[in-house]
Amino acid sequence: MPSQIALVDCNNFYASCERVFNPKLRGVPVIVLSNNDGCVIARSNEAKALGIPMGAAMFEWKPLCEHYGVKVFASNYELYGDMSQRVMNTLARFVPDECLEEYSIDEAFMDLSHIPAETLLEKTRIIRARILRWTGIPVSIGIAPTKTLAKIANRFAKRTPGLNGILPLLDEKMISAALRKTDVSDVWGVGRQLTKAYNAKGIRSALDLSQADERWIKQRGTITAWRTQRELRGIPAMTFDTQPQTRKTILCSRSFKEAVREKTVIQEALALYVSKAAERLRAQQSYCGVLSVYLSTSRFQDEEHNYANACQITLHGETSATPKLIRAAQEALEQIFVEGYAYKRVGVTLLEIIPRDRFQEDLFIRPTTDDDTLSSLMDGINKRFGRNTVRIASAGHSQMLSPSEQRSKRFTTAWNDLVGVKL
DNA sequence: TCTGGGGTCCTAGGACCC
DNA sequence: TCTGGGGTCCTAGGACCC
Repeated sequence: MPSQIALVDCNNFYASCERVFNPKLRGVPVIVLSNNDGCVIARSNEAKALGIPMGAAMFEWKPLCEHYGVKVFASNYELYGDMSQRVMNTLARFVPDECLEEYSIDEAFMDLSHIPAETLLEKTRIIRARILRWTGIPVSIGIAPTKTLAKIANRFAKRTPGLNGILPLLDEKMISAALRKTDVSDVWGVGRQLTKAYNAKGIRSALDLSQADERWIKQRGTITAWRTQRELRGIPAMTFDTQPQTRKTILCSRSFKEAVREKTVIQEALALYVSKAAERLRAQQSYCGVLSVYLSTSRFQDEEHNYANACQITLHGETSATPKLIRAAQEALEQIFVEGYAYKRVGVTLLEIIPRDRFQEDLFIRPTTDDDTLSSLMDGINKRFGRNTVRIASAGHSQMLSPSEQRSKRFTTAWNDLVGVKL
């Protein structure tokens, strides 16, 4: 029996989250901005209709937004993360654990192969309605024999009004028709480079790609490209990962709102990012063995004033202790900081991550248990009393921490921001 | 003036070994 | 000293995704 993979995708997720707690936003254009309010990372349908593209630089679109009364929000990841969990928890009620893959903050794959074809549509309708009712988030569902085809089915489900957000794409005729109408650049796994190469070969639609010479695909490109082609032909070639994955790298970085020349400001920001990364590391019960810091000026600048560098440090024994990681990061920064540049960005990456339970105590390098315990204790306090109740002094008190005024409230994760109801 | 942040996977190529 | 092919391991960086 062919498999039936559903892709459940939240519509305009961040914009929809903003709407859940603010009904006035229904029917009006809403956009959500990236850090520093730099560019657009989510748009409601009304905003899309105004022609605002994904990733648009805000300064270019500000006049239009003002003219049409677009509601503009700074991103509120605490809210989005919590709403995401609610959606996933709702989905988890419908299928066994091994049939649910949380793919991203706003998408999940479900293996519905066990559901009889006759009841499939009805079942997915129930799922969709339940999510909307329990969380307020509208979703689209595409169902097909492979993940890549489910992605395509989802696109149509989302764009075609008559479908009510659901499209099963299971028989061959329908699949071909859908592939014919899909540009090759819109296929999952086909980015700009592959599009260029495919177009040069006369491959324009997803159907063209599925019918292209397999040997050519294999030999010119990567194994991933070949997998994509097989998936378009209805042959599953991607694994279904149901385990909540522990990260293999953890990265934290931000652009500065304005370029920075002083080393102390960069040190302070770096300490803050290391703290955040270390928190995530401990949350997934891991240690890391290597830390890397990078520093760069703006990419949008003439070469003469451009500088970017990174420095990697192998830690003396795996750790998850914030103070130890901050020390290593500052050491790395010393290596690459050059006086005289206007820096736009600094960041840290934790690598060589291993789970705590697989940690083998080294005979010569004793793990820094005490430091790790202290850091975990801080996590506990912060979880109970709110973020940043306690933090490392070097992480400073700079304005970089203060939430943007345009940010919505943390409706679901902060008592003070709970919505009141009049009876 | 202004243009995000956080990931994964794969490949090429160098170092090294037999 | 140099011959040549084959293998592994590691890392940097590209490509892609949301």
